Amino acid sequence: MLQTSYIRENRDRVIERLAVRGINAAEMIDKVIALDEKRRATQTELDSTLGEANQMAREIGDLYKQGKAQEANAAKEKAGELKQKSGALQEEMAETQNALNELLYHLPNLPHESVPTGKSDTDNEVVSEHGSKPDFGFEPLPHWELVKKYNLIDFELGAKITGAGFPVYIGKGAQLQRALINFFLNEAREAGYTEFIPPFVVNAASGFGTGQLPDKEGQMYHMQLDDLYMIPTAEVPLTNIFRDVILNENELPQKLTAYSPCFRREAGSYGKDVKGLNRLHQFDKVEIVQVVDPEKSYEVLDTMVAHAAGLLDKLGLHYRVLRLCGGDLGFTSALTYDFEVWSGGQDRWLEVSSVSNFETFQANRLKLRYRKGNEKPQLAHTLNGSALALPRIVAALLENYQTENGIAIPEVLHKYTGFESISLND
RNA sequence: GGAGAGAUGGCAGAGUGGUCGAUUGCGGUGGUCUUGAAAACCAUUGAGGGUUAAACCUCCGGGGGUUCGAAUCCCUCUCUCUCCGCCA
Repeated sequence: MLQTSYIRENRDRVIERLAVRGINAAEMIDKVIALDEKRRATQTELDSTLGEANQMAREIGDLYKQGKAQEANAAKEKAGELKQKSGALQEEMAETQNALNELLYHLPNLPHESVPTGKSDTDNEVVSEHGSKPDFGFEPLPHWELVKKYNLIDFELGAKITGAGFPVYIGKGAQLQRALINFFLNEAREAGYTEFIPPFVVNAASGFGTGQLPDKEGQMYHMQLDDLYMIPTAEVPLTNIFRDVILNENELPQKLTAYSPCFRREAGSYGKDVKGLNRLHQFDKVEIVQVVDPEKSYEVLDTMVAHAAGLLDKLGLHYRVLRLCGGDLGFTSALTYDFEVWSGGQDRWLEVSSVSNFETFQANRLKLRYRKGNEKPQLAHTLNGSALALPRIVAALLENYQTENGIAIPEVLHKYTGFESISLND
């Protein structure tokens, strides 16, 4: 959530930045400023009315003590009037505040200076490309055929048990999954992140804190009986650890990591992109999160990008890094780098990681602050990234490491899998 | 699921209608003393809004109510603890 004080003082810049997302926000911003002004004026009036009422109440107390009941009763009448007035003002305040919040909740974060203007993913900027496309010397299979051939994942079985998008991992397919999770977690730990196992279900306040609510309500599974949401990413419980927290300067940076299954309704998705592991309702992911000093957040973003890149390097995958354009940038993000791996069996790029700096956008909703020396607490910056999301990594590994009668496992995973290849004889 | 108790400032813990934003202790910060440190002593120490600065306003788990006035009374929700039942 953007800060009203910032909007008030930087009207033109806010409008100009939001234009990078393709949003013409001038009208909305002016409305915000007007409502904010009204809110503050009402607040001032309410404050002085309450002040008078408090004063009056004290005087009545004194009068009673002095035994002047008659005068006290007269004063009570006037106090009643003040009460009525403050009640009306309070109502007006609440209305104004609600109207203001409604607007603020739907304003996305301001894109960073380096974010390219653009409408869709075709306008994203390719920052770098690493490795090269595999040369098979035969016709490579897409992963959904490989997993069938080697009995690694059963999509139909998952559909029977639950529904489409809930695959069942079997044998070496399941082991590979677990190996990747351990590999990613260990790498994160070595990079200084503390491992957590958070709840995989969160309340509405947490969904709101990281910005999934109210903007993306329809994308989360909602358990109505208990009013809880299944997490779409570990970012939600991890970042909400810091909701309503004031950290000391020396407690920064906070570096956390967690594995979690992720649940997404993916309402509105269809077509060939959803085939196999490309898009699922339940998938596994290791997430890294940092809470940092605002002055260092872009430096930190670079280190997180380097971390994700290092994982892909070690897995020997061909990948590229993209800087998302304004139109493709997530609601809460100021700057996002996406990682895409090459899928040799599908002949296309697959997104496997997204690393973002949210600046104060989440912190403002979370009331996540830190204190520098004796200064007033100020909002911290939050960042997070996938390191990494499993299904598309698995898809790329299977496809790119396939041979005519088996699949090789990258060496770095051997100690985690306990096997070095997958073949028909397994 | 049943019965009961509780939720107060970083922590512990007073406070049952009238200067209570809140006694006190611990912790933190600054100072005195000391060669230095400890101890002792003194001062200071929640958040948000507001103001040039003050004044002033809001917040004692969340929400609502009673009252001129509520941390204190009432209703409700959430959470914690104890006992019983059930169960991994």
